[in-house]
Amino acid sequence: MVRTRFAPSPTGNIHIGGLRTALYAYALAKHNKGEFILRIEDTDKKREVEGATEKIKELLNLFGLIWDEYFIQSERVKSGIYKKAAEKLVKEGHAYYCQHEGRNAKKEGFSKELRDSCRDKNLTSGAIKLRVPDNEKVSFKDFVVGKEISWNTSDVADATLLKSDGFPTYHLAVVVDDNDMKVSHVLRGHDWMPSTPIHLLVHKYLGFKLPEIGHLTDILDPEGGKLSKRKGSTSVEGLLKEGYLPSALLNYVCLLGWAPKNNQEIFSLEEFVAMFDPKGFQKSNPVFDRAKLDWMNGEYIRKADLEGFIRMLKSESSGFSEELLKKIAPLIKDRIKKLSEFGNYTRFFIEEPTVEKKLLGPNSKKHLEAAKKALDKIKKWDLEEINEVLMEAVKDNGFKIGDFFMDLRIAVTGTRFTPPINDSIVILGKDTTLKRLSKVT
RNA sequence: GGCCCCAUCGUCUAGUGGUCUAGGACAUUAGGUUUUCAGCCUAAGUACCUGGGUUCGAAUCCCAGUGGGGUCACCA
Repeated sequence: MVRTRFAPSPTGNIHIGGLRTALYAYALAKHNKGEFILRIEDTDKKREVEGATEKIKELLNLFGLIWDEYFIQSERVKSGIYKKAAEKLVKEGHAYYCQHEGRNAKKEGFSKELRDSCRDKNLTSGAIKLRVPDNEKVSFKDFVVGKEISWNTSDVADATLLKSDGFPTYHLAVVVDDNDMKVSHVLRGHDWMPSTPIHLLVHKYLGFKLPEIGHLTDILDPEGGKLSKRKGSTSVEGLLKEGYLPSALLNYVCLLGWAPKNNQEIFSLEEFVAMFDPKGFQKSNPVFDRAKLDWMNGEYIRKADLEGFIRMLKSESSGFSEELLKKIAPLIKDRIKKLSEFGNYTRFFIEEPTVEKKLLGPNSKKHLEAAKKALDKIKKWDLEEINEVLMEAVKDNGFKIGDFFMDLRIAVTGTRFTPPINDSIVILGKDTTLKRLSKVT
């Protein structure tokens, strides 16, 4: 039985990389008809952020990454499961008590001469640290990287397993819990690679069966370096707010570090699960590319039906009546890439635009007078009539087609970027249109 | 700095010794769609990090260098 888990700590917003880890873990489980576990790793109460756990659950639900089992690590502490494991290690000589904090980092790097001074003191209280042996080889086969990775334990520092407050550190909790929850495949970020030898040793000393372990690539910022909150809005929530659709975002994230053999790019979560194959995992770090995300989001918007599109627009379109929205939606559905662009394209429908004269062309006066005259005589205000009458004006006056319509567009909307102008005028109505034209001429 | 990982167009990638004068997508550029922008259609340019091996033959295997990333807490 394939069982995977997503194990975030509730210390802030879910990151694009976190979403991807969850997605891959989910797909790995579900592709194999297995189970997906959500485990909240909240053993550091100092760093916990209020409401973060709820946010995580909300987002996973939104993306359709539904978990089969749910655990909160801190609630498991009182069962004594971690403490017992740590004490067992002490008793068997694989760990020791320690009463000071300290780092092992040195300019020259870690070496076994830097071993913790507590390790031979035989203390009986305090935190518990792993006693890493000297000059042994530890290794495992990474199922993402696809090869054996190994360390000499002389390069590995003693890590704290149980804190003096009785809470386990990640290194202990992850091993105990993965074993207890029968996790078959551990999928995590590449940043965990350096602490894997610790986990390998703890697994061995505790007599646990080692799960399959795989380390996902880090997602890189276009500027270089690991993607982080500091460098732009890469929290999932932030991206959603910017107007990316969950389906598009998830689809894009699939492709950051994984690809199918046939290079298919557009697919749903269900399709992804069906075709998922660990062989498609990438080994080198991908760069988070907004341009491609934008394109993909546009694809999903264009693919949506009109009703669905209108529903998506709900939060962007306050001030627009349902009726007006229904008329505008078809005009912008094919040209919008992010929902947040809605306002830029359509504000002029509900507000009088301020027209900057410098945007207008040199012949704008003639253009607009002619347009006004032509539109004024229309009886039946529909697209067909407007098209006909305006084209006539263009021909009769020998205007350049593009210049004429650009001036008309700017006079009526205040901007160069709008839905098709004649369609917009239909919606705007005769009175409003003429009024705006008069104001400019 | 020590340890670990990685290396195909600007970006995401296909490619697992010959079919590669290296394929697709995004982005870019040009043209078309007798009205902008977008969309759609067409076309173009752009890549196997470097140096050594192995082999009849290497983007594909090995080694070194270089470059990029990660990590070195009683945080996860």
